Amino acid sequence: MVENMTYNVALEKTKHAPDRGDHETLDQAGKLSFLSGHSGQVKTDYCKSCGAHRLALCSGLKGAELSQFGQKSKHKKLNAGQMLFGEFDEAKYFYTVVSGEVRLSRMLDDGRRQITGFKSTGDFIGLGVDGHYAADAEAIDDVVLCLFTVPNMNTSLAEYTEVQSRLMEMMQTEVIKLQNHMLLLGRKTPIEKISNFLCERANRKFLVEGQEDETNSVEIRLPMSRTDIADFLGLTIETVSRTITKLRKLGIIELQTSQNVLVTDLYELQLLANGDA
Amino acid sequence: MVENMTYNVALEKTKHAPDRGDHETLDQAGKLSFLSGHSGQVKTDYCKSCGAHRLALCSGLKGAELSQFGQKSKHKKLNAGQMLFGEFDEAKYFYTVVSGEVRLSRMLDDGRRQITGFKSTGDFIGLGVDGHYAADAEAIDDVVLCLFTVPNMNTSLAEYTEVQSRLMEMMQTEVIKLQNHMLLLGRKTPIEKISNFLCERANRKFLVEGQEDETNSVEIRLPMSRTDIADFLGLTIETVSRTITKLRKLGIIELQTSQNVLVTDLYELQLLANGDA
DNA sequence: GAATCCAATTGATTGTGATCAAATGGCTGT
DNA sequence: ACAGCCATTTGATCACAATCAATTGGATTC
Repeated sequence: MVENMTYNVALEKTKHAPDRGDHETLDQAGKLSFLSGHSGQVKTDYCKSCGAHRLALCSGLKGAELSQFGQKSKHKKLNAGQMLFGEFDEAKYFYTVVSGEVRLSRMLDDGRRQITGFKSTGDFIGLGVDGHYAADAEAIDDVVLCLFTVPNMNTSLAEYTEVQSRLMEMMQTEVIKLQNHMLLLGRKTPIEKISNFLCERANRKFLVEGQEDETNSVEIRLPMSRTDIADFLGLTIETVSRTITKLRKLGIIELQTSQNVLVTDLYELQLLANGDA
Repeated sequence: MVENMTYNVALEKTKHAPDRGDHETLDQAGKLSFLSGHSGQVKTDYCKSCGAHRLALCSGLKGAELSQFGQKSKHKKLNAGQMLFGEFDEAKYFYTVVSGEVRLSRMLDDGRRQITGFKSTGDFIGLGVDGHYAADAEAIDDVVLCLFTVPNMNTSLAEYTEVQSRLMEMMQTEVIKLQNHMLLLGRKTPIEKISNFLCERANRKFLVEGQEDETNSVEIRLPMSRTDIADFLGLTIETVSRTITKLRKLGIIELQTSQNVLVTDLYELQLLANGDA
């Protein structure tokens, strides 16, 4: 699916070159003990027990078709902070997040940064133009990825229409999520931005873990730094911190640690997020 | 391609209901004099002379295949200011812009608005979730659209792999354009935003009309209002106006009319756009 | 050509979030 | 337990874009 495109990619970026995780071996699918429990010549159906399957590209496949599709996949582990790829790198692989969280970001030459998304379980990573990625991708915490080479992905897309339409659907959802975030960046106040961010984290948790009805309180984990949150919301760390404090003093959230937020009034938080308050 | 999705669409929006252009007839393809020159039972190959073809969804098709593909399309005309569809409207059609320009926007309940894109010749319109559009779409100037029903689009996508892969490619480009714009909204200064906007308009013009080499000056048309520009860039009209004045006083642009800008130093404008200056 | 209307521009002031700076808190390792 | 380190929070000040307000300009109508 990553095909020939014409789009102006401006300039090569050199900058600091952090740990790119290139030393990480691309373990053959089925050989990772934490996924399959055993190894061998015959590929195990690790896809069947994959925690990301329900949310991922492959969600439309099951049984024999799923394991056949999975044959061409490999896995990769990243430690917190490791870089998966950089903007302008050759787009060789197409990834799906199995566990952990990855941040995608674009930078200006003077260091200003915009995080364009946090990718977690089930999300895909690897869009680009002209055979090159269009953003930096870095692990926020320890991450496990399922990956295909781009050529393999392309043939699989042609072969499995369910995967193709699921990718289409996911890209469509992605576009709308980005438009949503543009509204946030361009027009929302800091308190609306932070509230919106926390609500999204809550919704994501409900999507993954299931939501109890009538819940007005949720526990949210924020594995990323305040700097990451600031660069995602178009704020400074100080404003992020102050705004979180404000929400705390309003009795809407409680901070257990700086990484663990307990939302005590989700309803009110949603009102704030949408600027209705 | 617009299939079943799960995505939280918040609330119904009522608001002001402007002219939705519903009285406009959906002329059968080939019957519009401005496109085909004559009408009749036999469909004319208006696709072959379509100005959008090179840039559009159908760019991969030619000859008999193209005209067969075009059979299921219809055309629609909108006058400046008319609404094509509203957020949350049922997503019945998938559009391609033939001529003119459409703005896509999302609104907050208190009237704050973010324009998520200006769509012109060749661009597609009509993404949504759960069978509903996710943005308002309004004509900026007089617009001609080529449209398919969503079911027809889906069958055509399955039938014509070139169209399918082209749509994929276009959606991919769209995602990256949106990410780019997020960087602008979150991290760029007013002068960078305006410069960036003007550069994009220039690039678009080059893409459509072809670029003479070594050109350092371009004439750009801005059919949208200052309010639209402000809502696209996350600024106020006053700041848009002042910033344009600043660029004028820097000798980088000249205003022929408020809608017609002559860029006299495209190179410098590009530097400003990227924050390199 | 004058009057009307609306968009765009320019001017004056304010307020909010950025910036600069210091303090606190939570880890790590010894 | 303490030092050292870094992330986060809190504090003080500032600057820039938003706001409020007035003027200009261009198009349309009579």
